[in-house]
Amino acid sequence: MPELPEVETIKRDLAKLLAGKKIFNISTNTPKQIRPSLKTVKKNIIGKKIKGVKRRAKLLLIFLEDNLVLGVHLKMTGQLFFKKNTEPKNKHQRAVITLSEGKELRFNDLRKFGYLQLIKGKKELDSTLEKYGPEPFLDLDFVYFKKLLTSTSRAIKIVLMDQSKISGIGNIYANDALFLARVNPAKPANKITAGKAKKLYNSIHQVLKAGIRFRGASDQSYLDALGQKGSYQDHFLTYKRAGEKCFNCGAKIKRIKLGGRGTFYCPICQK
DNA sequence: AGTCGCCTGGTA
DNA sequence: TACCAGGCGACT
Repeated sequence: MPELPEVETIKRDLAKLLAGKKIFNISTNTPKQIRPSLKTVKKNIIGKKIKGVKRRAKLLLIFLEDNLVLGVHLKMTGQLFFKKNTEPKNKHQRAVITLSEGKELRFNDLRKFGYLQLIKGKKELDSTLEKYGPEPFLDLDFVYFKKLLTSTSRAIKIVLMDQSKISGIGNIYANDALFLARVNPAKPANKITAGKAKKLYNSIHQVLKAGIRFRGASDQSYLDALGQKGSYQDHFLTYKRAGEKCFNCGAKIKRIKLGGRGTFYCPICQK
């Protein structure tokens, strides 16, 4: 599911909901999704208090006492729900962390691509996060962005979605940012002019901000920590709009494949 | 740089 | 029946 705006929405909610809660237990029916193992995670986190919640790229980071961090990656269909232990469980529930005050943190994941990962200590945290490129709202500056584009002939959309180059952009927001900037998704990154690069840089921030404002895109399985839908799906510019009219020129939005992913763009506006 | 695998389910 | 799906790591 989730790209930067969706994970950010969950993070902001969980930061409030989880602060100060104590972990009583963790259980799973899909041990493959618990790293390094259920046994190790259990041994380390039971009895620990939750200190805070952060996000790096599309990875959620739940900070515990004793320099422990529980990383959660939702991949395509993961959900993280904060619920009362009396509420009915989801059909695709994969793991549960029971908390103080009769609360639970529930990890649902239809396709089982996501995972929970125990990270011990600062060194391990650093090595876990070192693969990620700059954050759009923190340290992604235009000088870096411009240089990144001139450094490769890969299709610009592939570059935008490369987490080692820029963090947090996935398929939905890549498509929409490219539309806003009027850049063709298949265009080699190093063929993009400085002016267009600036436009694209601004568009990335614009679509991610919109995503956060609408609390994410609930197109398929994404729901926030309380099980509520976001509404960015009502504001898609190109994503999933193949055959529909371009909001700028009225031409038909086209769908192609790029890097194996569905790619949507206006063939008239995006050159 | 491009393709495949991981999984399950919805839809044409 | 075939193809599609907010991701990403391991392969060529």
